[in-house]
Amino acid sequence: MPEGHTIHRLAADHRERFEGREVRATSPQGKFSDGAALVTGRPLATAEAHGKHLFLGFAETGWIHIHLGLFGKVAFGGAPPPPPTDTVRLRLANKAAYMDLRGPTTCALITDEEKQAIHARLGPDPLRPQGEGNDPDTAWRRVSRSRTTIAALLLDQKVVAGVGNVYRAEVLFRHGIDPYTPGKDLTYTQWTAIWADLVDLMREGVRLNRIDTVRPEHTPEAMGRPPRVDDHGGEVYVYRRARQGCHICGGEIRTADLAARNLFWCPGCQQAPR
DNA sequence: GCGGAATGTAGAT
DNA sequence: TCTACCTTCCGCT
Repeated sequence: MPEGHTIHRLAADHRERFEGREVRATSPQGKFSDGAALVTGRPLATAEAHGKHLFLGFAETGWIHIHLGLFGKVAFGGAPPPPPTDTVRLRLANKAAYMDLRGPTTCALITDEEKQAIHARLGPDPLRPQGEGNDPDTAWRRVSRSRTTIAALLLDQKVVAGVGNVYRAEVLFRHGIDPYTPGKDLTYTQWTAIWADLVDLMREGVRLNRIDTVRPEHTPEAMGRPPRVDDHGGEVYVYRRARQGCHICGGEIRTADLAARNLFWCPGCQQAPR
């Protein structure tokens, strides 16, 4: 489930298990053998996230830059670790815990300068400390000048870092905004409300390690419907609910391709600006 | 066992 | 706009 909340959660999970303690690093799958050899035996200095990028810091050695892409997964476990399967790109282990990384788009050792370059090309992240350019106004400068649809802008990591296909669909539903609205037609009030909502939703996502977007008054219990959890693990309004009824208006949820991703929305609840 | 799809991105065209 | 890439899981034969 790799949207930004997952990566920030992973950074915290790495700090908790490995920070300040020496790790053994291996690459059973083989594509990161050289990098693993350089960090093994060193302590993890820190771990941080920006959007969907994870950075594991090792003093003197640099950073392991990890991007899970669409398929990547991280699994943690206690000692002793089981024999790794041959798809494990990176295993970190100490006396108490281990971590297995599979299927990432990126797992590479980078320098501090290379890390700075990645930060520079990413937009503000609702999960990073606010201020110093990490704020809704930085994103608004791009959004408010763009003829691109708000649905595409929300997935553009240069505009906002960390939002993925689920948060995009859900935040637009929660604000009643038609996904095809051009960025320049949004009001500043709408944008700051979207940002504030992303901060809340994604923080809750880090805490629970899943995406829940349904307000208390709209849960199945509150609406007198049978309880239900969506198959990606959380409770949502529109994501992957095409051709099902909208929780609020009962109309059909629609789906379409937008910038090669699946878009979901409720035409009844989400209106274009007048 | 095979084919398709999946919460993503970079690079070529 | 397209294609390639990384892995797992589910539904269909």
